[in-house]
Amino acid sequence: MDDVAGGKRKLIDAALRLAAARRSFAGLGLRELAREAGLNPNTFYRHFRDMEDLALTAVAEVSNELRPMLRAARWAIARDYPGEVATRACEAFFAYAEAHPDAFFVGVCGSTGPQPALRDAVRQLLADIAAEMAEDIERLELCPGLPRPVIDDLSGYVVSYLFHLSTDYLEDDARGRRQRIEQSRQLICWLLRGAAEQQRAQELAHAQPAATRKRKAPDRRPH
Amino acid sequence: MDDVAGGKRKLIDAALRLAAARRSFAGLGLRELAREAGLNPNTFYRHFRDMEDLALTAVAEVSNELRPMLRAARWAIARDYPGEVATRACEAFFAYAEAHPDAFFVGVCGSTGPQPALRDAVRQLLADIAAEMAEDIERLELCPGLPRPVIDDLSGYVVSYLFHLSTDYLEDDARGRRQRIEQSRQLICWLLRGAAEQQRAQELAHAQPAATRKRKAPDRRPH
DNA sequence: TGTACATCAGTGAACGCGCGTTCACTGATGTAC
DNA sequence: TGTACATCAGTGAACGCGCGTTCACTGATGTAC
Repeated sequence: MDDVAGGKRKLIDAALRLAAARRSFAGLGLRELAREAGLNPNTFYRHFRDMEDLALTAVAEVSNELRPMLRAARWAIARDYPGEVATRACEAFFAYAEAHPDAFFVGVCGSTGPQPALRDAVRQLLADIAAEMAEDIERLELCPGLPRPVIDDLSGYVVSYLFHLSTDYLEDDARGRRQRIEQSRQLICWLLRGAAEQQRAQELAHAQPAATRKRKAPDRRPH
Repeated sequence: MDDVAGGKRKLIDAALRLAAARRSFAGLGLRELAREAGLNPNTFYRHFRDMEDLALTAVAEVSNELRPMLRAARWAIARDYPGEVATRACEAFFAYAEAHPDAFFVGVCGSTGPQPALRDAVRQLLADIAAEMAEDIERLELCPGLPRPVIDDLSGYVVSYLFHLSTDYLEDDARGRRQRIEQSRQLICWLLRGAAEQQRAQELAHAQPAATRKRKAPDRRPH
């Protein structure tokens, strides 16, 4: 997040600062941004085509930093504190959010904001994080007995929850933050138990009766 | 949602339409809004102090319609289809979203948008829905054996998830929508199983050994 | 039943302002020979 | 080592435009007597 020079860096940082403070990348003005960055309005055009261009650049920077960090954290925790991976990985995630609050506000707001390209970029980032989480869960054998599709769903739920929680987390005081982490831990715990138990029940239902039953995500659509 | 007259109604509807289409209540201009509503820009001031005033009015309208609808749906489903309450209540929620897509886009975007008052109003709405859901779950005895605080947490998770999912749902085609509902059903199912099993395990741990153990939300903070 | 007045939604012109974008320019740094 | 040129980040003035807000006004509806 620091290998670009001078004005470009200033513009990105100023944009994150302003957009995070007002919870919207949308209403960000070019002149206002230049003012915050201490540059001439036209300098913007030296580095970016338009605001969307800048936003996508910022998301890419975060993606390139956050994803490897999360993967590394998972493997390190699994090595040093097996059995606490879920909780400690949550903490690592929130710690990163605490270190880059502006980026997180912009990301969460951008995921529902007016620029389609930014929305898609943020969603893709979440999807990537979830996919890598599932990959790690499988490789590290954190959920033995659960098939990959189930792990994919689990990861999706958790990432979505943590992401949307992150702004509330950042707005909270120390006490509130501890509660948010505890709630995240509880959610993950319930999901894991629930998924595991359902898996066990399904396998039992498959094994016991000789009668044929549909396999895998039985699509018992409600009506 | 229709007991206000003439221009005011037109302005609210036009605002929802514009804000939903662009996924942002933020950049909504007064003149642009008046144009969409087919009114003179100044007519706005006859009905609202500013944009935030209008936004809060719209949220209040939705709140007054959505919450009673959800409660009524729960009781009707519990009477007619006990055992399918979770799934069918989700469907009722999404059906309402389908009937008022503009309001939902505005709500989801507003929950992370730049107007603090709107953010708070949307959060309060979600908190109210979750509280009423917990109330109904308890009264209808849908989760026998789970203590109220656990039901509160469960309701919070579910409402948050469904709310954030609603915009994806609205953007999807019929097939995708069915998947979203199925995923919601699965999430709720896992959470219920997980919470129930953990509750059982905790009660067992309390009953068996004579040793003293802390009661209720053991605050075993991770570190 | 008729008259006088108040209330209220909506109008149209006018204001000053900040915006995005363009243009031609500067001055520093790198590069070819 | 020196010269000429290209590249590139940053500047400052100027443009036309749509914006929020104000003012004085209209015309319909309700109400007191």
